[in-house]
Amino acid sequence: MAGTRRTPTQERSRRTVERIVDAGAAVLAESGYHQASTNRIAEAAGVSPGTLYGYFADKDEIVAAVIERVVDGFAEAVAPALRAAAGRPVEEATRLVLDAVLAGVEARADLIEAFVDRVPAERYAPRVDALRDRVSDVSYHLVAASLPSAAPADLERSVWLAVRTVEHLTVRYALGRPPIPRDAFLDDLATMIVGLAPTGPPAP
Amino acid sequence: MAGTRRTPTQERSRRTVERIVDAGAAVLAESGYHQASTNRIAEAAGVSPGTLYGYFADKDEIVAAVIERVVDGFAEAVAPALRAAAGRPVEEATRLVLDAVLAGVEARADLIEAFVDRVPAERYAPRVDALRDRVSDVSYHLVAASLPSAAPADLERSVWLAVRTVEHLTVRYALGRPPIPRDAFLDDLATMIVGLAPTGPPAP
Amino acid sequence: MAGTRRTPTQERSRRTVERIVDAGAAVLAESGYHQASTNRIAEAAGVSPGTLYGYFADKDEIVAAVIERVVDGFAEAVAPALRAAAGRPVEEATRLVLDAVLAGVEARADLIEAFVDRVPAERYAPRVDALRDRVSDVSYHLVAASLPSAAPADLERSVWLAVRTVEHLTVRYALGRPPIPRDAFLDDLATMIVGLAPTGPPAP
Amino acid sequence: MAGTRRTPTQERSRRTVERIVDAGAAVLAESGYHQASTNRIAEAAGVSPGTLYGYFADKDEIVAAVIERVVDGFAEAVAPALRAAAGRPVEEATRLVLDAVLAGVEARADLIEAFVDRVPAERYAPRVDALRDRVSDVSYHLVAASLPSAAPADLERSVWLAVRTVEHLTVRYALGRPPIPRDAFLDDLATMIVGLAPTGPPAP
DNA sequence: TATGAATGAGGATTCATTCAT
DNA sequence: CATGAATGAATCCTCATTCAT
Repeated sequence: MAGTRRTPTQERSRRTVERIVDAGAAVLAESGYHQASTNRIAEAAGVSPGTLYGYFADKDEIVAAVIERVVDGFAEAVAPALRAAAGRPVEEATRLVLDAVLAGVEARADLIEAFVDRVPAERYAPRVDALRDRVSDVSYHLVAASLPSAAPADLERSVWLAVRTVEHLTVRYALGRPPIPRDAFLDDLATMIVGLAPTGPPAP
Repeated sequence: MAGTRRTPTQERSRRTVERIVDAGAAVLAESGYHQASTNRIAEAAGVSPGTLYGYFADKDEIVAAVIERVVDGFAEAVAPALRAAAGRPVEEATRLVLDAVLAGVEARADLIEAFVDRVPAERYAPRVDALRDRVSDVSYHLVAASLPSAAPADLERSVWLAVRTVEHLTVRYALGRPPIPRDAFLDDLATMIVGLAPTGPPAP
Repeated sequence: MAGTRRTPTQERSRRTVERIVDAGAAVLAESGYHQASTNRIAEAAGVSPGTLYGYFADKDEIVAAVIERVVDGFAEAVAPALRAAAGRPVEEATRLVLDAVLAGVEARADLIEAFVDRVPAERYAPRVDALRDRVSDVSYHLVAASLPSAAPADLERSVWLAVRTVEHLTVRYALGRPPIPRDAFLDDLATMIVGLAPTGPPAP
Repeated sequence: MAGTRRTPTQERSRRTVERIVDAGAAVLAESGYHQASTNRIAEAAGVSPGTLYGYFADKDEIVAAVIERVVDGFAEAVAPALRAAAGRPVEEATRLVLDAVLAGVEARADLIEAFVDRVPAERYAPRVDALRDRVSDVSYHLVAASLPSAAPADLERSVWLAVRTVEHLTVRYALGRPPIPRDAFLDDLATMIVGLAPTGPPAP
């Protein structure tokens, strides 16, 4: 990505980059941003410090690669549920997606915990913001489609609240392991989200 | 006691500590955890590095003092609303408290932003956890009083979700300044929270 | 000089700065700019690397302090001769000053050699340029006083040539130690310089 | 020989070396000795670092090749004037040569500036010393021929002063671009040089 | 021969902390 | 108690050079 850095063309270098990002993730997870020195990452990757700088311009670029991988993996994991939800009734669709979201978070709990608790947000916020924006856009269109008469401002507000709520609660549920059954958690979360729809619940 | 001139030494010490914590807050807010060196804090406080170590064992103790102050200030700011809410109908009480919570966050937005975005959570989580626990306890008892028939597990779950949701959304609303009117935000948030209350009889 | 650096106020720190500049000069003289690492300078000064950065913002500031000292010492050494030359006949005055200049260079031959041969000029040129400008100004006024009818452009040209010639030849004579008697060298140099004085009326 | 197609390998090598030296000159000129890393030179030459080390033992050998080229080019450029000057009257010959010298310097101003200002002299002094020695030898014989009665020591002294003066002033004139007309500069320089001749100017 | 990935010692610099005054 | 000079381990990063392919 950066200027004069090597772009992995050979098979060997691709594996090296892989090892560095793996090592970056591991060291970040166990030591936090500050203790994760480039030398330690290099050592964990089994390469020399110089090699590391052949592929990444600086420490933050390694961190960026790790978060990139987490975010991309999460997005991929949730995509099928988003497609499956299309056309389903709101409650069912919501539940389906929330399930996938929570599963996607749980699958990356270690790294997410490392970032959330041990890396200053400014280091990775841009990447997470980008994902959140994408998710918000999709959500907006989904909701707008099923509530054509709602005012845009109301829709935006609902989406803002829903996206933030889901993001935070799934992460905290996955990391905090509170004594709450998974299903009950998802049910309640779905209820909260559905209840946010601008016009309120349909009359009985 | 007022008017008498005494304990000059202790009084002076108190002011010195005050200045150091002020400086710590300022430097933390503008530079983040890592760039906030003890030397810079000392300089901003107008004391020598040595003096700083006369009052605090290490850098993290200064950070702890700052977060302590934020948390205590917040708790004090919210307390009156909590007392005023007692005995009111649920919706009104909720709205009252949420208003105070958001105001409490907004009043400390600068420092909260500094911590949330620029300080690794591990540095301040214990103190925030303690406050959250207190708030959760109070909330549990409030809800339990108005829903005597609800199962404890359902209550705990609702409280967990409600507290986390309020915490996160008020902070993000205050920091992110989204284009959402304050009242609409609080209305929606109140609806979410109230909607969480367990309704049916305890599951068999 | 630089921002947050310590300004030596106590006697102790003044001595420390002195030791660092001494060490900088010594290491520079024996190893050149590139091999003169800050750690080596610190070691030679008998202080820790950190101490060095308490007084100098970076390596170049140390180099600047060394050249500053060389230049200031030289200027001081030549000043008396400049004053003594005032009012003397041109030949005598020239010879007097040239003698002092060569002596000033010889007294600092080691350091001058280090800079000229082992430090890239960009590191110290500004300081030397400033001195040369001062010398050129003084020279211009001296010559203008004794040749009131000369055209300014001619005077400037002569001064430019003379100053550059004296600078270079005295340095190379002092450093190269060619088999030329000191007096003969100075006589010839004086002849060259005096011969440069514009003679005829200003060009039409 | 021209027109035949052969020695393909050696021809390719020659071009590769050429490209490396070109690149070395360019990188040296724009970055100075220290910043001119072998990797950057290799990249600028369009070859791999490994290839570079197939032709040059180390970085300094590349620098040497660049200065060699500068010096050789200069010597070639001045040679015709030296031949043309033979047999001419001293003043005319001097002026002729000085003109060629200045032109030779001006034609290489960029690289000369790079070396003079950004490369420690120890890296290239030997090669320049060799040229200066050659020029001094030639000068000695020229002067000795026209002043057969002069003492060798006097001749040597004059040549030492003249060569150094011409070298320095032409370089500084070419690099510094002072507001001095080229002709006036050369006239004055010629006067200085001619005036150095051991017996003084011929009686009128 | 050419490649380019890899090396690793070494450099400049920072900063939490100590301690003589 | 306060000072501020001093510390030195640790950090990020560079670059001349090597070597398997």
